[in-house]
Amino acid sequence: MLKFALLGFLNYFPMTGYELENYINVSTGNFWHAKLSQIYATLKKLEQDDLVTSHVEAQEDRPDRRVYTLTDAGRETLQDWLAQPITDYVPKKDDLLLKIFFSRPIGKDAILTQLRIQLDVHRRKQQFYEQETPSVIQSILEDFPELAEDATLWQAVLRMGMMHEEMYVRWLEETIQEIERQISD
Amino acid sequence: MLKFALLGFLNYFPMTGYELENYINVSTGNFWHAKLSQIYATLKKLEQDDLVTSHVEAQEDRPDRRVYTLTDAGRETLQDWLAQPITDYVPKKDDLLLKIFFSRPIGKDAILTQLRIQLDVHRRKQQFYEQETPSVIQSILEDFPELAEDATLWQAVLRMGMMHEEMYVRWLEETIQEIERQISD
DNA sequence: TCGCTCATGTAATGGGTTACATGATTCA
DNA sequence: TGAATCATGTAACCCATTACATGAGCGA
Repeated sequence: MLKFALLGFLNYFPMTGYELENYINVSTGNFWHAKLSQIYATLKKLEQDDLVTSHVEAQEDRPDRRVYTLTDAGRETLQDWLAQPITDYVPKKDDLLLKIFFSRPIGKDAILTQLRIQLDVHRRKQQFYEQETPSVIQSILEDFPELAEDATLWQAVLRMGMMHEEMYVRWLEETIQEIERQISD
Repeated sequence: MLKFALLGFLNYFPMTGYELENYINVSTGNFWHAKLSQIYATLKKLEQDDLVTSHVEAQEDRPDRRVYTLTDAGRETLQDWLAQPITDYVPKKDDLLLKIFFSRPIGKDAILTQLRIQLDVHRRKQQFYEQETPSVIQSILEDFPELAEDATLWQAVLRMGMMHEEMYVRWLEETIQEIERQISD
Protein backbone atom coordinates (compact mmCIF):
# COMPACT_ATOMS: atom_id res chain seq x y z
CA MET A 1 0.00 0.00 0.00
CA LEU A 2 2.90 2.35 0.60
CA LYS A 3 3.40 2.41 -3.15
CA PHE A 4 0.09 4.25 -3.56
CA ALA A 5 1.02 6.82 -0.94
CA LEU A 6 4.24 7.48 -2.87
CA LEU A 7 2.36 7.76 -6.18
CA GLY A 8 -0.13 10.07 -4.47
CA PHE A 9 2.53 12.49 -3.29
CA LEU A 10 4.49 12.36 -6.55
CA ASN A 11 1.26 13.37 -8.29
CA TYR A 12 1.62 16.78 -6.62
CA PHE A 13 5.19 17.31 -7.87
CA PRO A 14 8.49 15.42 -8.35
CA MET A 15 10.59 14.87 -5.24
CA THR A 16 13.24 12.68 -3.56
CA GLY A 17 12.79 9.72 -1.24
CA TYR A 18 13.97 11.84 1.62
CA GLU A 19 11.35 14.49 0.94
CA LEU A 20 8.66 11.82 0.53
CA GLU A 21 9.48 10.51 3.99
CA ASN A 22 8.85 13.96 5.37
CA TYR A 23 5.53 14.47 3.60
CA ILE A 24 4.29 11.00 4.51
CA ASN A 25 5.14 11.18 8.17
CA VAL A 26 3.87 14.74 8.60
CA SER A 27 0.78 14.87 6.35
CA THR A 28 -0.49 11.30 6.48
CA GLY A 29 1.48 10.18 9.55
CA ASN A 30 -1.72 9.85 11.47
CA PHE A 31 -3.08 7.04 9.24
CA TRP A 32 -0.07 6.05 7.11
CA HIS A 33 3.65 6.15 7.88
CA ALA A 34 6.86 4.52 6.69
CA LYS A 35 10.58 4.29 7.41
CA LEU A 36 13.11 5.72 4.96
CA SER A 37 14.49 2.25 4.24
CA GLN A 38 11.11 1.04 3.05
CA ILE A 39 10.52 4.18 0.99
CA TYR A 40 13.82 3.78 -0.89
CA ALA A 41 13.14 0.09 -1.53
CA THR A 42 9.60 0.79 -2.74
CA LEU A 43 10.72 3.60 -5.05
CA LYS A 44 13.19 1.19 -6.63
CA LYS A 45 10.39 -1.29 -7.35
CA LEU A 46 8.15 1.47 -8.72
CA GLU A 47 10.90 2.48 -11.13
CA GLN A 48 11.35 -1.13 -12.27
CA ASP A 49 7.61 -1.23 -12.99
CA ASP A 50 7.86 2.07 -14.94
CA LEU A 51 5.41 3.85 -12.64
CA VAL A 52 8.06 6.47 -11.81
CA THR A 53 11.32 7.66 -13.37
CA SER A 54 14.30 9.19 -11.59
CA HIS A 55 17.28 11.37 -12.31
CA VAL A 56 20.19 12.42 -10.13
CA GLU A 57 20.78 16.09 -9.35
CA ALA A 58 24.29 17.00 -8.24
CA GLN A 59 24.57 19.40 -5.31
CA GLU A 60 27.43 21.35 -3.78
CA ASP A 61 28.34 20.63 -0.16
CA ARG A 62 25.43 18.23 0.11
CA PRO A 63 24.74 14.63 -1.05
CA ASP A 64 23.36 14.24 -4.56
CA ARG A 65 19.56 14.03 -4.79
CA ARG A 66 17.65 11.39 -6.74
CA VAL A 67 14.43 13.06 -7.86
CA TYR A 68 11.45 10.84 -8.74
CA THR A 69 8.77 11.80 -11.26
CA LEU A 70 5.42 10.10 -11.85
CA THR A 71 4.98 8.53 -15.32
CA ASP A 72 1.69 8.37 -17.23
CA ALA A 73 1.44 4.70 -16.25
CA GLY A 74 2.00 5.70 -12.64
CA ARG A 75 -0.73 8.33 -12.76
CA GLU A 76 -3.08 5.74 -14.23
CA THR A 77 -2.25 3.18 -11.56
CA LEU A 78 -2.92 5.81 -8.91
CA GLN A 79 -6.30 6.75 -10.38
CA ASP A 80 -7.34 3.10 -10.71
CA TRP A 81 -6.58 2.58 -7.05
CA LEU A 82 -8.37 5.78 -6.01
CA ALA A 83 -11.51 4.79 -7.90
CA GLN A 84 -11.55 1.25 -6.47
CA PRO A 85 -14.23 1.14 -3.76
CA ILE A 86 -13.45 -0.40 -0.37
CA THR A 87 -16.41 -2.67 0.23
CA ASP A 88 -15.50 -4.79 3.22
CA TYR A 89 -14.89 -3.93 6.81
CA VAL A 90 -11.16 -3.88 7.67
CA PRO A 91 -10.59 -4.31 11.42
CA LYS A 92 -7.57 -2.50 12.82
CA LYS A 93 -5.18 -4.00 15.34
CA ASP A 94 -4.78 -2.26 18.69
CA ASP A 95 -2.10 -3.42 21.13
CA LEU A 96 -3.66 -1.62 24.08
CA LEU A 97 -7.08 -3.23 23.67
CA LEU A 98 -5.50 -6.67 23.33
CA LYS A 99 -3.57 -6.14 26.54
CA ILE A 100 -6.53 -4.75 28.46
CA PHE A 101 -8.70 -7.66 27.29
CA PHE A 102 -6.40 -10.19 29.02
CA SER A 103 -5.27 -7.99 31.93
CA ARG A 104 -7.24 -9.39 34.86
CA PRO A 105 -4.27 -11.48 36.14
CA ILE A 106 -2.14 -8.37 36.78
CA GLY A 107 -4.80 -6.78 38.99
CA LYS A 108 -6.59 -3.48 39.41
CA ASP A 109 -3.67 -1.15 40.14
CA ALA A 110 -1.54 -2.31 37.22
CA ILE A 111 -4.52 -2.01 34.86
CA LEU A 112 -5.28 1.50 36.09
CA THR A 113 -1.62 2.51 35.69
CA GLN A 114 -1.67 1.27 32.11
CA LEU A 115 -4.84 3.22 31.34
CA ARG A 116 -3.61 6.42 33.00
CA ILE A 117 -0.41 6.35 30.93
CA GLN A 118 -2.53 6.00 27.82
CA LEU A 119 -4.78 8.84 28.93
CA ASP A 120 -1.71 11.04 29.13
CA VAL A 121 -0.45 9.90 25.71
CA HIS A 122 -3.79 10.53 24.00
CA ARG A 123 -4.45 13.87 25.72
CA ARG A 124 -1.09 15.08 24.43
CA LYS A 125 -1.95 13.90 20.94
CA GLN A 126 -5.28 15.67 21.18
CA GLN A 127 -3.58 18.93 22.18
CA PHE A 128 -1.14 18.52 19.32
CA TYR A 129 -4.06 18.34 16.88
CA GLU A 130 -5.81 21.35 18.34
CA GLN A 131 -2.76 23.58 18.47
CA GLU A 132 -0.40 22.74 15.67
CA THR A 133 -1.88 21.06 12.65
CA PRO A 134 -4.63 23.34 11.31
CA SER A 135 -2.03 26.00 10.47
CA VAL A 136 0.09 23.55 8.45
CA ILE A 137 -2.56 23.19 5.75
CA GLN A 138 -3.00 26.97 5.62
CA SER A 139 0.69 27.53 5.00
CA ILE A 140 0.77 24.99 2.15
CA LEU A 141 -2.21 26.76 0.55
CA GLU A 142 -0.35 30.08 0.62
CA ASP A 143 2.39 28.51 -1.52
CA PHE A 144 0.06 26.43 -3.74
CA PRO A 145 -3.40 28.07 -3.91
CA GLU A 146 -4.42 25.68 -6.74
CA LEU A 147 -4.58 22.86 -4.16
CA ALA A 148 -7.65 24.34 -2.40
CA GLU A 149 -9.88 21.37 -3.22
CA ASP A 150 -7.22 18.89 -2.15
CA ALA A 151 -7.08 20.81 1.12
CA THR A 152 -10.77 20.11 1.76
CA LEU A 153 -9.90 16.41 1.76
CA TRP A 154 -6.78 16.92 3.88
CA GLN A 155 -8.91 18.77 6.41
CA ALA A 156 -11.47 15.96 6.43
CA VAL A 157 -8.88 13.30 7.35
CA LEU A 158 -7.40 15.67 9.91
CA ARG A 159 -10.84 15.98 11.49
CA MET A 160 -10.97 12.19 11.77
CA GLY A 161 -7.70 12.30 13.72
CA MET A 162 -9.20 14.82 16.12
CA MET A 163 -12.46 12.92 16.54
CA HIS A 164 -10.54 9.71 17.09
CA GLU A 165 -8.47 11.20 19.92
CA GLU A 166 -11.51 12.83 21.47
CA MET A 167 -13.27 9.44 21.47
CA TYR A 168 -10.23 7.57 22.77
CA VAL A 169 -9.77 9.98 25.68
CA ARG A 170 -13.46 9.70 26.55
CA TRP A 171 -13.23 5.89 26.50
CA LEU A 172 -10.16 5.91 28.74
CA GLU A 173 -11.82 8.23 31.29
CA GLU A 174 -14.97 6.11 31.38
CA THR A 175 -13.04 2.84 31.56
CA ILE A 176 -10.83 4.07 34.42
CA GLN A 177 -13.98 4.91 36.40
CA GLU A 178 -15.60 1.60 35.52
CA ILE A 179 -12.59 -0.42 36.65
CA GLU A 180 -12.26 1.54 39.88
CA ARG A 181 -15.83 0.50 40.66
CA GLN A 182 -15.96 -3.07 39.32
CA ILE A 183 -12.61 -4.78 39.80
CA SER A 184 -11.31 -5.93 43.21
CA ASP A 185 -7.72 -5.28 44.34
CA MET B 1 2.03 -10.03 18.95
CA LEU B 2 -0.28 -12.87 18.03
CA LYS B 3 1.74 -15.03 20.42
CA PHE B 4 0.44 -13.00 23.37
CA ALA B 5 -3.15 -13.35 22.22
CA LEU B 6 -2.66 -17.12 22.10
CA LEU B 7 -1.07 -17.17 25.56
CA GLY B 8 -3.93 -15.00 26.80
CA PHE B 9 -6.61 -17.40 25.62
CA LEU B 10 -4.73 -20.50 26.76
CA ASN B 11 -4.61 -18.90 30.20
CA TYR B 12 -8.40 -19.44 30.42
CA PHE B 13 -8.16 -23.16 29.57
CA PRO B 14 -6.31 -25.56 27.20
CA MET B 15 -7.56 -25.73 23.63
CA THR B 16 -6.67 -26.50 20.01
CA GLY B 17 -5.45 -24.17 17.27
CA TYR B 18 -8.79 -24.47 15.60
CA GLU B 19 -10.63 -23.38 18.75
CA LEU B 20 -8.17 -20.53 19.28
CA GLU B 21 -8.97 -19.22 15.82
CA ASN B 22 -12.59 -19.08 16.78
CA TYR B 23 -12.05 -17.29 20.07
CA ILE B 24 -9.65 -14.80 18.52
CA ASN B 25 -11.79 -13.86 15.59
CA VAL B 26 -15.00 -13.67 17.63
CA SER B 27 -13.86 -12.16 20.96
CA THR B 28 -10.95 -9.98 19.92
CA GLY B 29 -11.71 -9.87 16.19
CA ASN B 30 -12.47 -6.21 16.46
CA PHE B 31 -8.90 -5.26 17.47
CA TRP B 32 -6.91 -8.46 16.84
CA HIS B 33 -7.44 -11.24 14.30
CA ALA B 34 -5.41 -13.99 12.61
CA LYS B 35 -5.63 -16.70 9.96
CA LEU B 36 -5.50 -20.35 10.93
CA SER B 37 -2.21 -20.82 9.07
CA GLN B 38 -0.53 -18.18 11.21
CA ILE B 39 -2.03 -19.58 14.40
CA TYR B 40 -0.68 -23.09 13.73
CA ALA B 41 2.75 -21.71 12.85
CA THR B 42 2.85 -19.52 15.97
CA LEU B 43 1.77 -22.37 18.25
CA LYS B 44 4.63 -24.43 16.87
CA LYS B 45 7.11 -21.68 17.79
CA LEU B 46 5.56 -21.28 21.24
CA GLU B 47 6.02 -25.00 21.87
CA GLN B 48 9.66 -24.81 20.75
CA ASP B 49 10.16 -22.00 23.28
CA ASP B 50 8.47 -24.11 26.01
CA LEU B 51 5.73 -21.54 26.59
CA VAL B 52 3.07 -24.15 25.75
CA THR B 53 2.92 -27.93 25.59
CA SER B 54 0.65 -30.07 23.42
CA HIS B 55 -0.79 -33.55 23.27
CA VAL B 56 -2.88 -35.27 20.63
CA GLU B 57 -6.37 -36.50 21.46
CA ALA B 58 -7.77 -39.17 19.18
CA GLN B 59 -11.39 -38.77 18.09
CA GLU B 60 -13.89 -41.02 16.36
CA ASP B 61 -15.29 -39.89 13.03
CA ARG B 62 -13.42 -36.61 13.33
CA PRO B 63 -9.77 -35.52 12.83
CA ASP B 64 -7.50 -35.85 15.84
CA ARG B 65 -7.17 -32.75 18.00
CA ARG B 66 -3.86 -31.28 19.19
CA VAL B 67 -4.63 -29.60 22.51
CA TYR B 68 -2.28 -26.87 23.75
CA THR B 69 -1.69 -26.08 27.41
CA LEU B 70 0.07 -23.04 28.89
CA THR B 71 3.28 -23.82 30.83
CA ASP B 72 4.47 -21.90 33.90
CA ALA B 73 7.02 -20.15 31.69
CA GLY B 74 4.19 -19.23 29.31
CA ARG B 75 2.09 -17.80 32.12
CA GLU B 76 5.06 -15.75 33.25
CA THR B 77 5.74 -14.44 29.74
CA LEU B 78 2.07 -13.44 29.47
CA GLN B 79 2.12 -11.58 32.78
CA ASP B 80 5.36 -9.76 31.91
CA TRP B 81 3.77 -8.58 28.69
CA LEU B 82 0.54 -7.54 30.42
CA ALA B 83 2.42 -5.51 33.02
CA GLN B 84 4.61 -3.76 30.42
CA PRO B 85 3.21 -0.24 29.94
CA ILE B 86 2.65 1.13 26.44
CA THR B 87 4.23 4.57 26.60
CA ASP B 88 4.38 5.82 23.05
CA TYR B 89 1.68 6.70 20.59
CA VAL B 90 1.16 3.98 17.96
CA PRO B 91 -0.51 5.38 14.83
CA LYS B 92 -2.84 2.95 13.05
CA LYS B 93 -2.99 2.57 9.29
CA ASP B 94 -6.29 3.25 7.53
CA ASP B 95 -6.69 2.49 3.82
CA LEU B 96 -9.80 4.60 3.47
CA LEU B 97 -8.22 7.75 4.88
CA LEU B 98 -5.17 7.30 2.66
CA LYS B 99 -7.38 7.01 -0.39
CA ILE B 100 -9.59 9.97 0.54
CA PHE B 101 -6.50 12.11 1.20
CA PHE B 102 -5.36 11.73 -2.43
CA SER B 103 -8.80 11.47 -4.07
CA ARG B 104 -9.21 14.88 -5.67
CA PRO B 105 -8.19 13.61 -9.15
CA ILE B 106 -11.16 11.21 -9.33
CA GLY B 107 -13.69 13.99 -8.69
CA LYS B 108 -16.65 14.70 -6.48
CA ASP B 109 -19.02 11.89 -7.50
CA ALA B 110 -16.46 9.08 -7.17
CA ILE B 111 -15.40 10.40 -3.75
CA LEU B 112 -19.01 10.56 -2.57
CA THR B 113 -19.64 7.02 -3.83
CA GLN B 114 -16.65 5.78 -1.88
CA LEU B 115 -17.84 7.49 1.30
CA ARG B 116 -21.42 6.28 0.95
CA ILE B 117 -20.25 2.67 0.60
CA GLN B 118 -18.24 3.11 3.77
CA LEU B 119 -21.21 4.67 5.54
CA ASP B 120 -23.18 1.54 4.74
CA VAL B 121 -20.35 -0.75 5.91
CA HIS B 122 -19.92 1.07 9.22
CA ARG B 123 -23.65 1.43 9.93
CA ARG B 124 -23.97 -2.33 9.53
CA LYS B 125 -21.07 -2.88 11.89
CA GLN B 126 -22.68 -0.50 14.38
CA GLN B 127 -25.95 -2.45 14.24
CA PHE B 128 -24.04 -5.68 14.72
CA TYR B 129 -22.54 -4.31 17.93
CA GLU B 130 -25.85 -3.10 19.27
CA GLN B 131 -27.80 -6.24 18.52
CA GLU B 132 -25.55 -9.26 18.78
CA THR B 133 -22.50 -8.91 20.91
CA PRO B 134 -23.63 -7.90 24.42
CA SER B 135 -25.42 -11.24 24.80
CA VAL B 136 -22.28 -13.23 23.89
CA ILE B 137 -20.49 -12.15 27.05
CA GLN B 138 -23.56 -12.98 29.13
CA SER B 139 -23.73 -16.51 27.78
CA ILE B 140 -20.03 -17.15 28.56
CA LEU B 141 -20.61 -15.94 32.12
CA GLU B 142 -23.43 -18.44 32.57
CA ASP B 143 -20.94 -21.24 31.83
CA PHE B 144 -17.98 -19.71 33.69
CA PRO B 145 -19.26 -17.41 36.49
CA GLU B 146 -15.71 -17.13 37.90
CA LEU B 147 -14.76 -14.96 34.92
CA ALA B 148 -16.95 -12.04 36.06
CA GLU B 149 -14.00 -9.66 36.50
CA ASP B 150 -12.53 -10.64 33.16
CA ALA B 151 -15.93 -9.82 31.67
CA THR B 152 -15.69 -6.23 32.94
CA LEU B 153 -12.59 -5.86 30.76
CA TRP B 154 -14.19 -7.62 27.79
CA GLN B 155 -17.11 -5.23 28.06
CA ALA B 156 -14.77 -2.25 28.15
CA VAL B 157 -13.06 -3.18 24.89
CA LEU B 158 -16.45 -3.94 23.37
CA ARG B 159 -17.57 -0.43 24.30
CA MET B 160 -14.54 0.92 22.42
CA GLY B 161 -15.74 -0.92 19.33
CA MET B 162 -19.16 0.69 19.64
CA MET B 163 -17.78 4.16 20.27
CA HIS B 164 -15.41 3.76 17.35
CA GLU B 165 -18.21 2.90 14.93
CA GLU B 166 -20.42 5.68 16.27
CA MET B 167 -17.56 8.14 15.67
CA TYR B 168 -16.73 6.75 12.23
CA VAL B 169 -20.36 7.01 11.06
CA ARG B 170 -20.58 10.57 12.35
CA TRP B 171 -17.35 11.48 10.50
CA LEU B 172 -18.63 9.93 7.26
CA GLU B 173 -21.94 11.81 7.47
CA GLU B 174 -20.22 15.12 8.15
CA THR B 175 -17.59 14.54 5.46
CA ILE B 176 -20.20 13.67 2.82
CA GLN B 177 -21.97 16.96 3.56
CA GLU B 178 -18.71 18.89 3.54
CA ILE B 179 -17.67 17.50 0.16
CA GLU B 180 -21.08 18.12 -1.37
CA ARG B 181 -20.61 21.78 -0.45
CA GLN B 182 -16.89 22.33 -1.08
CA ILE B 183 -15.76 20.26 -4.04
CA SER B 184 -16.66 21.09 -7.65
CA ASP B 185 -17.84 18.46 -10.16
C1' DT C 1 31.50 19.04 20.58
C1' DC C 2 27.10 17.02 20.22
C1' DG C 3 23.08 16.36 17.87
C1' DC C 4 20.19 17.62 13.85
C1' DT C 5 19.39 17.98 8.92
C1' DC C 6 20.33 16.52 4.51
C1' DA C 7 20.89 12.34 1.58
C1' DT C 8 21.23 7.38 -0.08
C1' DG C 9 21.01 2.82 0.21
C1' DT C 10 21.50 -2.77 1.57
C1' DA C 11 20.74 -7.01 4.44
C1' DA C 12 18.58 -9.67 7.83
C1' DT C 13 14.65 -10.66 10.19
C1' DG C 14 9.83 -10.66 11.63
C1' DG C 15 4.92 -10.70 11.02
C1' DG C 16 1.19 -11.80 8.22
C1' DT C 17 -1.50 -13.38 3.91
C1' DT C 18 -2.47 -16.47 0.13
C1' DA C 19 -2.30 -20.69 -1.89
C1' DC C 20 -1.92 -25.52 -1.55
C1' DA C 21 -3.20 -30.19 0.34
C1' DT C 22 -6.54 -33.59 2.70
C1' DG C 23 -10.89 -35.51 4.29
C1' DA C 24 -15.17 -37.01 7.09
C1' DT C 25 -19.81 -35.42 8.96
C1' DT C 26 -23.88 -32.79 9.11
C1' DC C 27 -27.47 -29.81 7.69
C1' DA C 28 -30.28 -27.34 4.26
C1' DT D 1 -25.84 -31.98 -3.92
C1' DG D 2 -23.38 -28.38 -2.11
C1' DA D 3 -21.82 -25.64 1.77
C1' DA D 4 -20.39 -25.38 6.51
C1' DT D 5 -17.98 -27.36 10.42
C1' DC D 6 -14.31 -29.81 12.29
C1' DA D 7 -9.27 -30.43 12.04
C1' DT D 8 -4.21 -29.95 10.72
C1' DG D 9 -0.49 -28.29 8.56
C1' DT D 10 3.40 -26.41 4.77
C1' DA D 11 5.41 -23.20 1.30
C1' DA D 12 5.79 -19.07 -1.18
C1' DC D 13 5.37 -14.52 -0.98
C1' DC D 14 4.65 -9.64 0.53
C1' DC D 15 5.04 -5.89 3.56
C1' DA D 16 7.45 -3.61 7.17
C1' DT D 17 11.06 -2.98 10.86
C1' DT D 18 15.74 -2.98 12.60
C1' DA D 19 20.38 -2.80 11.97
C1' DC D 20 24.20 -1.56 9.29
C1' DA D 21 27.09 1.76 6.47
C1' DT D 22 28.63 6.62 5.06
C1' DG D 23 29.46 11.54 5.45
C1' DA D 24 29.31 16.83 5.21
C1' DG D 25 27.45 21.22 7.18
C1' DC D 26 25.22 23.92 10.75
C1' DG D 27 23.60 25.69 15.01
C1' DA D 28 23.40 25.40 20.25
